[in-house]
This record gives sequence, structure tokens and C-alpha cells, in this order.
Amino acid sequence: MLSKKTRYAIKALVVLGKNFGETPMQISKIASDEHIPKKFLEQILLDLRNAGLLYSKKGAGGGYGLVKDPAEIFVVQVLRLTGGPVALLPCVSLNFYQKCDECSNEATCGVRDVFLEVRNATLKILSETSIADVIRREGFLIENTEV
Amino acid sequence: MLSKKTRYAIKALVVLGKNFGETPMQISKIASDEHIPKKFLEQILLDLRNAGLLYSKKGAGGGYGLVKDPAEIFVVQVLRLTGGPVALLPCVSLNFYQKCDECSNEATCGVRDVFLEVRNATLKILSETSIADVIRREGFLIENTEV
DNA sequence: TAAAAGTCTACTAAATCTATCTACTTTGTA
DNA sequence: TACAAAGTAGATAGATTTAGTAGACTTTTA
Repeated sequence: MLSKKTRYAIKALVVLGKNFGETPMQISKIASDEHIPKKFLEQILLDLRNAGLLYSKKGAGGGYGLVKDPAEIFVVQVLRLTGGPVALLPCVSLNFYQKCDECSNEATCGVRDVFLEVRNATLKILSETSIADVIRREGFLIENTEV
Repeated sequence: MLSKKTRYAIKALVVLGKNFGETPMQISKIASDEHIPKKFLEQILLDLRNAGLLYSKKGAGGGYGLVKDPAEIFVVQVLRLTGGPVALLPCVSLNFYQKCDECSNEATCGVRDVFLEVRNATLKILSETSIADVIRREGFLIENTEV
């Protein structure tokens, strides 16, 4: 399961993606619109800024904005920045790799092999899906509902 | 990430799968062979027994064994029995469903839609892979290494 | 110069996970 | 029949992680 942190980060990026090209957006606005605790969101946005995804502007009229086009930010990046590994086992994780204590030989571990397959499938989807795609899907679904 | 509980459960079922048709196997043996804390494993095997996957025999010469052929036990079942949801978001989970607090409209949520796709991909693999498959893969990999 | 808005560090509360303890029941065999 | 082997059961403790809060500080604009 994704942590709240990861989920809030994605939500925030979606909101900022819709706002791309406009004047920066305040934390408070994002927090209240998306029902995210403001102080918690502050930390998250700061992380995303330090990672180079967002710019920030202090003072009156300040706020946050995307540095890149939402089509160039992929969901998998957000997971990784917010500490959510893609893999279900540490021994098949690219970015959070850890040796299994209970497994004697990684190369011959059938369990590992299965979860490697799962990771690859997940990774494919999440690394091909951008924030822009997420926004697009939303739009598509809304239209579908309204027709 | 899968919990230790889930991982231990899979490991134990693999061991018991190899032993299928033989006399029951003791917790202590599984625990020491697989480097699993014995008392913890006791709880896990009991859960799997109560779920109908294992039979147990008390007293001297007792132990645990698979009720069904390892080809009929699927990895996805083990995840679910041991509390490991397949989905990355509660709102796309079949067995551990929960409404998102921060999401206003589930039907039009683009984030949900993406993670639904991820869940379906994961589910496909895990529900098609049996304990027997895990054992087979292991064998295949060992042969590969030795040749 | 006051208000708006982000920055930074530390802290706490709650939940969950992992593991252990203790006492008990059932069964096989000497 | 008694003892040892082995599973059953529930409680509990320790560690770790997650989620959220608090408060003081800096920068910028009007």
C-alpha cells in the first residue's frame, strides 16, 4: 500500500499540473481543496521542490508550481521520491534493494523470481504514466459519465 | 512491501509443497531450515491451517502438511490470508476496500484509475502463479546455474 | 513595515509489525 | 501409565514507521 505521503504527493502534482503555466499556487489552497493536512503537505512539497520537480516563491502572491511540463513527470518518480518502493520484496527493488535474511540464494529463489515479474509489470505501467496522463484519464472519465 | 508474515508464509508453503505426499513436517524443522523465528511461524501456520490450506497433526511424529496439491494453491491466496493487500491503494482493493478520504469522486479519479491498472496486472500474475510454479521456477534456475 | 507565504527542525501520538512468553492440549511410545 | 514430542492459544512487549503538529524563522510584496 502506498503511504499517505505518496498519495498526497501525487494529488498535489495533479493539481499543480492542471495549474501549469499559471501563477503559483498556495499550499493552503491545495491543502483545503484536496483535504490534505496543511503542515504535512508543506513537508511533502518541500521534498518535491528539493528534488527539482517544483519551484517555490515566497512572500505574498507566492506558492508552488511545476518546473516541468506534467507530461514529463512520471508517477514512478513520485513513488520513489516519497519513499514508496515499487517492488513488493526488498530483494527485487532497484532503488530500495536489501538482501533477504531468510533467503539463502537469491539467484535460485523462486519466490524472488515471481515478485520480480510483478515488479516489472508495475514498473512498466508507472514509468509510462505521467501526471498529464493521470489528468487526461480523469477528464475522460468525467466526459464518459456526463454523456 | 510484503510483510515478514506474508513472506514466511510463502516460504513455508514452498517447503511444504516440496514435501507434499510425505509424512507431516515439524514447525521446528521449517523454522530452522528457512531461518524463520519458530514462535512466529507457529502463528502463521496456524492461520493457514484455519484457512484450510494446511492440516496439522499433534503429538510425536506430528507436524504440518498441505491439504491440497501445491499446483492448486496460488500466491495471491497467501497474500490475502496473511493480510497483505494486492492493491497499492485501498480504494482499488477487492478484499481490503476502503474509501479514500481525500478523494471526492472515485468514479472520476485518475489516480485511482492508474492504480487499478497496476492492481490488475499484479493480480493476473499472482493469481496464475501456484506454489508448484514457484518450486518449478526454483528448479529451473538451479539447473540453469549448474549447466 | 505589516502581512503573506514558504522554510526548517523538532517533537509526539498512534498504528503496525515482529517477535516472545507462558501455559495448555493432544498424541505416540517406552 | 508416564513422559516427551508437537501443535494451540492468548497475551504482551519492543521496535519501527507513519501521520500529523508546533513553533520560530526568512523572504517578498504592497
